[in-house]
Amino acid sequence: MKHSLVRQHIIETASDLFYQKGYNRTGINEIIKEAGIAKATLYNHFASKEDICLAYLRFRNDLFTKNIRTFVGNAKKGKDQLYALFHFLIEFFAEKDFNGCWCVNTIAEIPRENEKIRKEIQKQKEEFIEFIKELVEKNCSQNTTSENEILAKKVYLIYESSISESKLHQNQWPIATGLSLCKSILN
Amino acid sequence: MKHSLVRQHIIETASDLFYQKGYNRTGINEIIKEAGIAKATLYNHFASKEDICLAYLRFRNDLFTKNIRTFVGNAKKGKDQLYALFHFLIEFFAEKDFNGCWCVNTIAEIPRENEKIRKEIQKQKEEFIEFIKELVEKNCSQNTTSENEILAKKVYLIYESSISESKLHQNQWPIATGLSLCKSILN
DNA sequence: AAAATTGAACAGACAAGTCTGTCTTTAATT
DNA sequence: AATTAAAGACAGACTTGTCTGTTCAATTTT
Repeated sequence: MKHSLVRQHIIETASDLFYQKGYNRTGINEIIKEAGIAKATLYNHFASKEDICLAYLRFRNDLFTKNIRTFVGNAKKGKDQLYALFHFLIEFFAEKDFNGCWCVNTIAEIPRENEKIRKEIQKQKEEFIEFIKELVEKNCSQNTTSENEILAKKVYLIYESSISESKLHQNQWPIATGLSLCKSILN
Repeated sequence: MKHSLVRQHIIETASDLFYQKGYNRTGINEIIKEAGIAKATLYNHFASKEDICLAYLRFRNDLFTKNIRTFVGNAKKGKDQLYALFHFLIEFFAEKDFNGCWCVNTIAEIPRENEKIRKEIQKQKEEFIEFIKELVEKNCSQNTTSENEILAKKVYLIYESSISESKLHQNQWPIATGLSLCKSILN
């Protein structure tokens, strides 16, 4: 297998395990066993478990970003594009391996002083807010940039809550309620 | 030290550590060292680490429930009592050891199949929704019970988001935005 | 020929939980 | 009041097993 493919294979294997079991409860030995590679090979590609964690976060985020942009892009222009965020979430929730937000899960597991991982997570969330802001501007722009920013942050808060709470309660009512809440503020 | 006092001392010590460092990253040895007790003493009071985790969740929840009820009770009657939830959060956020919601943090750390802990967390959250519902009924009741229920869940979602996201971004903007969002739906 | 991968052994820290035997405090009995 | 008994707390060694990360000689791939 080509060098870069091995690397990608490790990332995808570790991503599944980290997302399903959590970061701390997934051991390096489990990753290499599942990936079918030697430990030395893994450490030839990554300097540490933490580096695999970063790759995991980026991999999931890239996939998520791609998918949600496509999904939202297929929705009717106008407020529906914002509502589509929640319809996307309903599909995500229905997947059998749904386990909430990887960022929130990971940040609960790492030491507070781990800036590297925390900064990565914060960056991803800021990008997501930026994406929502673009949707707001395109589909239901307010008077000022600042108002758009605030509205985007509100939608973001609702979205985050929907994903976290649907995981916690193991029920999709938080997504439906989130959508309803979102609709009520887009007037 | 009296039996029940030792038990309480263990719970409080473990609670601090679990909340600050996380459940998996806190070892039994650290708990006994910090509490200044013998390991056999700890296992004389608790059958397992998991049992200490349950006690931790209940301890934090009891304290939280007591404090937020007092705080909200001191607010002016009417919608202010709902807004007080967020003012309470601002004070909570300002504490130097603020680390988000213990339920959300813990649920990210335990195996999915751990029903005991998951059920406890779900129960706590349901009780919290019930509390918000009572506030809604008393202070800005809608036409029907069902509408009160829905409104309570919306406020709950906003609250949860505010606490989680203020931790993630290490900034209080999510609480301010959450309050603003809350105000906009209470009309 | 150079680079990558392999398995396996290894180090050393740390995990949860058990166990032995001693000390101290309190309460019941004589 | 003196003796005895029981309970709980004590230290800490110990078991069993996991963890991340390293090293190395042999083999395979490019």
